Amino acid sequence: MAPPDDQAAAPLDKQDFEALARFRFGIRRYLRFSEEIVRRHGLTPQQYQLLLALKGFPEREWATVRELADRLQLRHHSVVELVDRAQKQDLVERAPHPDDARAVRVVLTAAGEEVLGRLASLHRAELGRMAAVLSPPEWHSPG
Amino acid sequence: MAPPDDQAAAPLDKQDFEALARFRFGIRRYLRFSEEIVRRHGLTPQQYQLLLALKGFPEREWATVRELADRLQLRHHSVVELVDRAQKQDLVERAPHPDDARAVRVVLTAAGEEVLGRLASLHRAELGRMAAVLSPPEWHSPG
DNA sequence: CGTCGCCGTATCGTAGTGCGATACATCGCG
DNA sequence: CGCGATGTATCGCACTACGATACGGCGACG
Repeated sequence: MAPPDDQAAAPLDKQDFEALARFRFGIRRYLRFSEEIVRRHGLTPQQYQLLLALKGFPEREWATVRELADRLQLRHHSVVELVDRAQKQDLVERAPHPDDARAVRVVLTAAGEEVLGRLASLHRAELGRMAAVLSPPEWHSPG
Repeated sequence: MAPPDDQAAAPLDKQDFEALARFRFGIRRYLRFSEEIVRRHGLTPQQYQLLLALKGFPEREWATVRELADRLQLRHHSVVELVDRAQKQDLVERAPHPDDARAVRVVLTAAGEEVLGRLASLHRAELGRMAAVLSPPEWHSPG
C-alpha cells in the first residue's frame, strides 16, 4: 500500500536539493583542484586521467585503447586522440599487443610514471582533506 | 625520525593507484550517467548544474552570477554565457537585484523547476545505487 | 554633490576536446 | 579462404570555457 521504497518516486524537498547540489559542488571543486595542479605540471586533466587509468588498471599497468575508452568513459576515437597527444609529450607510448595484432598496448613512459607519482600523491592528500564534501549524500528518507 | 604522518610524502603503492583510479572512474561514470539522462531531457550537463545550483542554494533558491561562478567553479563570464543559453530555453530568467543594481538575480522558471524536479529525482536514485563506487577511498595507510 | 576607484555583468575572438561518420587492418568462424 | 565482427585511426564539426576587454552602477572622499 505504501509506495515501494524506490526513492525515485518521492518528490524532493529543499534539503534533498541542497544535498544534491552540495555533492555536485564537491565534485566540481575536486576536479578544479585537480585541473589546476595538473596544469601546473604541464598536463591536461584528461592526460592525468589517462596516466592514472593505466597505472591503476587492475592486475596490470597497461591497457588497450578500448579498455581505456571504458575506464575514461569516452568514445574509442577520443581516446586515440588523447593517446596521440600524450605520446607527443612522451608521457605514454604504444606497444604491440602480444596476442592481437589489431589491438595496442598503451604503456607509461618513465617520464609519465614520474609525473604521475607526484600528481597522484598530491591528489591523495587533497582527497583526504575533501572526504567530507565528496561523500555522496545519505538520504534522510527511509526512517 | 620517522617522516611526519603527512601522506603526501609517502610513495604510493599499486593499491593506492588503483583506489585513486577507481574513484576517478566512479566520478566519470556518474557524470556520464548524468549527461546522458540530462540530454535526453533536452539540456546540457552544465544547464542541469546551473538549475541544481539555484534550487539547492543555501537559504534561498536564486543566486547572482558571481555566486554561481563560485558554486559551479567557473569564471564569471562563463556563467553569463551559460545563463544566456539557459534563458533562451526558458529554464531560468534574470530579475533585478533588490539591493544592488549592478547584480542580477538568476531564478528558475516554472519550466526549469519542472525538469529539474524530474532530473534530480533520477539523480538521487542513481546516487544511491552508486554510493559504493563514488565514496572517496580510505587509505590503508597508517597501519 | 561631483569625481574616481572598484566591483559585477556583458561582449568578442580563440583554443581545446569530445563526437559522428567513415575508413582500414586483423581476427575467428564456418 | 571468404565474411561478419572487432580494434584502431582519420576528418570535419560543434560546443564550451577561457583571456582580454568594455560598460555601468556603487560607495567613499573631499
